[in-house]
Amino acid sequence: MGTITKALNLLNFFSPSHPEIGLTEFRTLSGQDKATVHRHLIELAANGFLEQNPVTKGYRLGPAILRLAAVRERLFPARTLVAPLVERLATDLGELVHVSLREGDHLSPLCHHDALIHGTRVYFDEAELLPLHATASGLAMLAFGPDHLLSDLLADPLEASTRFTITDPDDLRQTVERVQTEGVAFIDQGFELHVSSFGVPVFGDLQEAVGTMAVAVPTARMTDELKRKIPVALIEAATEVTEELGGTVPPHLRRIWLNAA
Amino acid sequence: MGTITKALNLLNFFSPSHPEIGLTEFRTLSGQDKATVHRHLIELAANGFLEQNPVTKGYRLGPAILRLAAVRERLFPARTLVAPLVERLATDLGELVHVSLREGDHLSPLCHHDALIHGTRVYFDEAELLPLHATASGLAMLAFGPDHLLSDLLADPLEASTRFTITDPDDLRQTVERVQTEGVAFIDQGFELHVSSFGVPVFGDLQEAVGTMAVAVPTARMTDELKRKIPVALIEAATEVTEELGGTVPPHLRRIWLNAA
DNA sequence: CAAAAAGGGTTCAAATAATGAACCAGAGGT
DNA sequence: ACCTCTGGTTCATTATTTGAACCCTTTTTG
Repeated sequence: MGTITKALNLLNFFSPSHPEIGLTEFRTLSGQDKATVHRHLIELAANGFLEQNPVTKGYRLGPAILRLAAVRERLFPARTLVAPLVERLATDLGELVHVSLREGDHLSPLCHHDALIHGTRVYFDEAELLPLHATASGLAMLAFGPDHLLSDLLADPLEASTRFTITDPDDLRQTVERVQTEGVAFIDQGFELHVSSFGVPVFGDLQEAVGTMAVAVPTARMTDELKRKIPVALIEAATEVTEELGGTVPPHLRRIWLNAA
Repeated sequence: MGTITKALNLLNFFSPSHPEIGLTEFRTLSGQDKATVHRHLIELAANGFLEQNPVTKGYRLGPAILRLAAVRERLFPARTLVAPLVERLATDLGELVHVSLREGDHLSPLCHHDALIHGTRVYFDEAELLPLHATASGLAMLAFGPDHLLSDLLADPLEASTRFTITDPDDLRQTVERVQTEGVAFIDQGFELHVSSFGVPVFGDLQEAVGTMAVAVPTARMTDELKRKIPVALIEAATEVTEELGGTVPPHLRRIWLNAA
């Protein structure tokens, strides 16, 4: 692992529930030497990616990130374009919907919306990276994204998030194949207990899935009716998202989706 | 300069007008060896800070930046809080208003708004870092920010953006002192030709300016009336911004500002 | 249409920059 | 007064970064 990766990984320890982190805590989180971590923090701060609270000496994410995010959004206004579609689907279904983009061998949430009409609801953290083998989104990405994802993933043992997570390589391979023929991924409590979800791919400029759209429902609330309604609505919405992103759904998947509707 | 800084600097070459950059172009922009740049790009991409266009082989900003920006915004929703105030002031004055945060020895735009009611208008690029000695915002930051900024800045020769940029160290020192006593910075065409601007500091948790608020006007349109109106309105708005950010205006500056109004 | 240029990407010895055990300093706490 | 927990620094050792030269493919051009 190179120096750059080590430093950038430090940024990933931040989350809404953990917005400020001190030197010692970084050391334990990252498992690296204090001096190393400190120098990395200093350098990240010098570049505006972090800033230090002068009182507590803790570090928090800095303004450079906002500046770059503005550039990215202007170039490729994914969030702005996609948010309304996510909101509409969430409202129609009354459930949590999210769109995520692939970031290496994980999925990175782009935006989400929860209709908030039910008492129980799914907790969703936009700061958390989603694993490919444990989520419906991930399966959709494995099925329709770059081919190397699956083989790369199987190079190391699969980590279990819950006792329902697929950890057997052959099992995963078969599941991905089924998603490829069915066009929609479904997982029951693979990532979080008591949460079931459906996922489908969304496509960019060409042929390859760049992200996913998914619906997550508390398992207790999942009915046969929802199991019929969600895939249909999801396919329709994902097609729109793909169009908004200037992409095209590959013909063979389009045919599968037409049959499903 | 450490490896991390070199890599992160690569990200700064992106701008709305320059959203995708190839390996060779990065090499000339950064002045570093091609192999070095390439390895840095690969590593940034592996962490989601960049992504590669598979067709053109060019690199663009990646989804990790959006994810982190979401965390930062949730922790410290500066943009969300400040945007309405910027918009109101811009509408009231009919001119371009922006709020920027300090990022090392530069200012990083947080948000801006242009009333767009005039034919001529100031071009403002949220992706561009603002120098401290050439902009009204920068002078406000030098005057009310951390003390070391000015001395650090004077360690190297001052770069001229236009023929009006202050480049003489003594001149700069005097100008900063004047800003400290007057409470408002004014610069005529110091950064862009035909643009004049006023700038004031905004404060965070303690005593020290964390950012600035500024109004930029095409020099041709600058009247005596505007020169009276803008500082008053700016002071009022910046006070509100400071409050929104949970900060306080230092007492001595508050007194200066009261006299000005 | 062949040749050359230009862009992306890779290699490996040489050198520079990252590393980490030990150390310093201040703030609470007992 | 002592311990301890925090952030921060030092410097010899080590390992990672570096860059000239190279390869391959695409595009330009005489």
